[in-house]
Amino acid sequence: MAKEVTNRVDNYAQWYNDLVVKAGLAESSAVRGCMVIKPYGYAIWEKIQAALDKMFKDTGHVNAYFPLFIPKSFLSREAEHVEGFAKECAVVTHHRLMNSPDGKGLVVDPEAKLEEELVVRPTSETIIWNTYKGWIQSYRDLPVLVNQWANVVRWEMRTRLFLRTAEFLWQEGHTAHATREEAVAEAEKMVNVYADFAETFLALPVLVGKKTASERFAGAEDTYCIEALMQDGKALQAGTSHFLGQNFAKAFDVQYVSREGKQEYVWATSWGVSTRLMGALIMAHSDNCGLVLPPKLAPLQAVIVPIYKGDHELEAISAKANEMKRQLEALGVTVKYDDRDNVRSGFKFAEYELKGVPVRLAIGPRDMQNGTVEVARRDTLQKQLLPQENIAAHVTALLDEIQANIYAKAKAFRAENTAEVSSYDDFKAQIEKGGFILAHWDGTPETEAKIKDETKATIRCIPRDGKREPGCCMVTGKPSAQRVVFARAY
RNA sequence: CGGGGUGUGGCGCAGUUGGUAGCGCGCUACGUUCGGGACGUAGAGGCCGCGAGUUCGAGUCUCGCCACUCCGACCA
Repeated sequence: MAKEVTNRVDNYAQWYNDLVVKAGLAESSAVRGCMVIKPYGYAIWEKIQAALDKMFKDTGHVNAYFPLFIPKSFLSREAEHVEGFAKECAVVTHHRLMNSPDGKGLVVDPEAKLEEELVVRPTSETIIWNTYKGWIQSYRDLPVLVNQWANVVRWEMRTRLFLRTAEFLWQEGHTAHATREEAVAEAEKMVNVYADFAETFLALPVLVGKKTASERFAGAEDTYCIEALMQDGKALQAGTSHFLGQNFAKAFDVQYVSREGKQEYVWATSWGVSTRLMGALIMAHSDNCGLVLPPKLAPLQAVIVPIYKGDHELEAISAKANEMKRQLEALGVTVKYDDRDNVRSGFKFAEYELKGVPVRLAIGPRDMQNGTVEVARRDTLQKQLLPQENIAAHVTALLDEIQANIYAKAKAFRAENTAEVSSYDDFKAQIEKGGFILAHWDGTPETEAKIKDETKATIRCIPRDGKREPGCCMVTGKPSAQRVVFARAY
């Protein structure tokens, strides 16, 4: 039943977009490139937020909030940073409108021009480091471990629901440390948090690694990332963590007095994941029937559907269903009893499959007679008749099993779609099949650019866990210390 | 920003050589149904994306614009 998505979809992007809309997650808005996240989509995002937020707190971080607007001059303080973001900034130039002189609508009041334009944050390093200058004087003030949940705007030319929108929701952590070692450790710690989150909650296996210089965050010394593989064979960068060195500390003159009484520049990190994770979730697990949500992030983990004719039957079934609902809730399962009478059970089945609800329980007259309940799992679409006793315990176990199975399935898919190649010809053939390719690269941006040019493949990361196996660059034949991961990416 | 597609009740679509708008789903009411997207009967619901133009007359023809979507370039 649940065929691989790629087996039946000619145009994966179109399929993805339709699914996002049909499942009620999001839709495009009247504003170019922007997205409306609908209640069901937002409910999933809230689950993601809650899980991440707890992980941040558990690693010593606190939340704060910084302004949406950044004075233009701030952005230009760090040279690489401004170069990376200048092309995609929305800029506020005026603070007032007036009635149009020709009587038609409103125009910008030329008298209300701002002395300094304000950039709508594409990321908050600059405004935050300008603020940190006032917070940090002594080594006793360090480390600063702050996260913010916010929206940012990047004026992209081409947008896709969740994967790339002009405005998106994310969290961005910005930390300040006394030493290089501590900051590097923080950046590594947070990429590990992301990897842990992706695997545990999203059921998404990820590669952890470092970006090459050309893929690095603008202003970073090192960018760590998690990379996931989608069902169409394309890679998706699901989160990044940056070691920023002293670049921003120097740009915003953030120094502290060390234990030894010396003035030192602070060391920085920043790290973020966005609503793009929603895209990853959808593209990694969905099948022909719709979404497949990992139980840990499903706003609704189980649904009970009655099958009945007439009020008398419904009454008895409802009593039993509500009892099951209470038992499930007592075990911490989010469950809904759907006794709507304007749609039939078959319709409900299809609807909850589209929405990715992990477990469905159906009770009809036969079950009432036999003391059974039909249990259907979304990941495999298998159905099973089980006794009503102990059903709650069974469901909680099943939810765990589904979570594990979705992960295992995604991991198997990744394994099937990861290849090692040695020659550039093999690489060119392999890249057409999609998936990750492990190959040797000479470490130069020139070779990297040539490969991208000729094959549209980019180096997703230099894998952290890759074996140290020396070889020769597939393009130039120069020596290489380890294989790097290539793919076509979103 | 280039190239394609689409834009008509809430949703999905049809609409012929130009003649004053229709179908399916959904919605409302009543009835019959109910173990995988039910059926009957009766209703309600339209600035035909926006703006000009041609014409006695435009959903239909012409020009311009806009939006969404797909494919490129840019990027998370």
